[in-house]
Amino acid sequence: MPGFTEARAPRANRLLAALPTGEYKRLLPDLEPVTFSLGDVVYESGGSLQSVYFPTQCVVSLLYTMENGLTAEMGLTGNDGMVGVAVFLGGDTTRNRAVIQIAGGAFKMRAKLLQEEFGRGGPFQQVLLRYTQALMTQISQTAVCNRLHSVEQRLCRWLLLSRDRGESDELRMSQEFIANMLGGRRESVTVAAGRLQDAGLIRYARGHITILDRERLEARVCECYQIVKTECDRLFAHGK
Amino acid sequence: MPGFTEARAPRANRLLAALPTGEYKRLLPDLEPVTFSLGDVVYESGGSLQSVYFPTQCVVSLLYTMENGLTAEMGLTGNDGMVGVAVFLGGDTTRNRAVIQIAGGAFKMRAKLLQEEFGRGGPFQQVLLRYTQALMTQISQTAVCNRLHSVEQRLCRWLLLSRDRGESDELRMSQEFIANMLGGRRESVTVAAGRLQDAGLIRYARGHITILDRERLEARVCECYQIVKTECDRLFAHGK
DNA sequence: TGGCGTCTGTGCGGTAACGCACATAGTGAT
DNA sequence: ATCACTATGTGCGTTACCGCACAGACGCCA
Repeated sequence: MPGFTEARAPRANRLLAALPTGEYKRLLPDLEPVTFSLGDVVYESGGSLQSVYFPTQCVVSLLYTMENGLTAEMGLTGNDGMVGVAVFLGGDTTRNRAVIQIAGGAFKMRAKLLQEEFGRGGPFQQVLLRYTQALMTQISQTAVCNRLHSVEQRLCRWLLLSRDRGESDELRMSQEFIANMLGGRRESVTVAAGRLQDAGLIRYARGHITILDRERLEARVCECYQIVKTECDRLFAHGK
Repeated sequence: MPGFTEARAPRANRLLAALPTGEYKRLLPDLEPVTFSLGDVVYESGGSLQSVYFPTQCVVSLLYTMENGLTAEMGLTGNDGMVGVAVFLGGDTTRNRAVIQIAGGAFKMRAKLLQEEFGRGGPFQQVLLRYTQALMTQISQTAVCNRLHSVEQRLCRWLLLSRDRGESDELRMSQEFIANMLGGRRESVTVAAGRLQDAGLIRYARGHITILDRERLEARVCECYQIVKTECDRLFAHGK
């Protein structure tokens, strides 16, 4: 438990932060700090989950790869969640991949231990279950959004979600990468991003995107963003 | 516990069927048989959940309604699941509506009781958690499918999923209704269904759809169908 | 300084799905 | 039999997005 810097302390993760001090202290020895780089694969589709992760700085994309290689994202986790819910849901594995979208730190916990802790049924279990519902809400909204909204709207949503989780106005990722997340073409992203840039909402260059005007971005996004956000807030607030 | 007919017995629900006899017997007095009609709303978006339901014959759609009135389905539950996971996840409510898609029976349980039972941490909890993961898989796949596959493919998927859950080759629903589920236009469904009918895979007339050739339907569907199906089977098999 | 790889801009033809409008056909009530 | 209603069929112009092709632009390394 020696000198974590502020941002690297386990408590920077909202799930861990929501725990009573007693519970937290019990978990602490089992939390191992790790650092992820952009593009790291946290786990593969179908791979057995040995550990779960509580991000403090990094942001993780949950995505699916089709047989023909096309990909689409279904959810996003940052310091507001954890990676590996399948461990306590009992499935041991899932059909999706988890990929680092923004580099940074996280805390690792052995799957076995998490299962034991979950089995105690206390506040930790409650927090994990609440997060599960938040994640489901996010995935559901992605499903609907994918069907009913334009590339530009989805791009706005995605930028805002990433910004919230990364807690930085600057994102490091190419348009190609974003296209894979949105399940569209790179060129479509180029055009949509171009419009946002022309309007002065963002600026980008060779893999660097800066959000210049968050408010007007929110004005242009579809309702899906707010729904996910307020639902997450609700589920967290409730837990306290 | 008096004379339920075969199909109407609680055990016709796979979740309840997966329980050891002791557990099952304890729950039995709290299971109240109910019957739903086509179009019944099991719960509204944001409404507080007083009860959960274990379908035995009926099929329930989980869907979302946008501000502009457009709708899209994210998941489907029949005798392989339950309606109201938010109760044990701790959110008390969700952002989606649950609507009866195929009329029939179900067993109702008070939310409070379910929470208590879940809190015991036994096999019932395990079954519910496993189902939660199955549902998440389904919703995830819907998200991806919505983005990457055509109306016709999605229609095939939806027909097969409904058929599996309703356990009947005849479905009672208009093309308008299906369009709302798929998040598309009625006319698009008309055209796609017309092609399937011409090919001899289905037959339909004024709200009645009959699946004539299940095999060739499976040949035409996107991979999403099999993925959801095998993942559900895996999660159930594991539980035994 | 030059070259190479990655990232971005743009245009063009094709297709899937949309929105709308209207025609047709069963169905059930009177 | 008639009428009203709901379900289905179909066509047409428009839009969003795709697939492809290629051109520039920047960044890094030799």
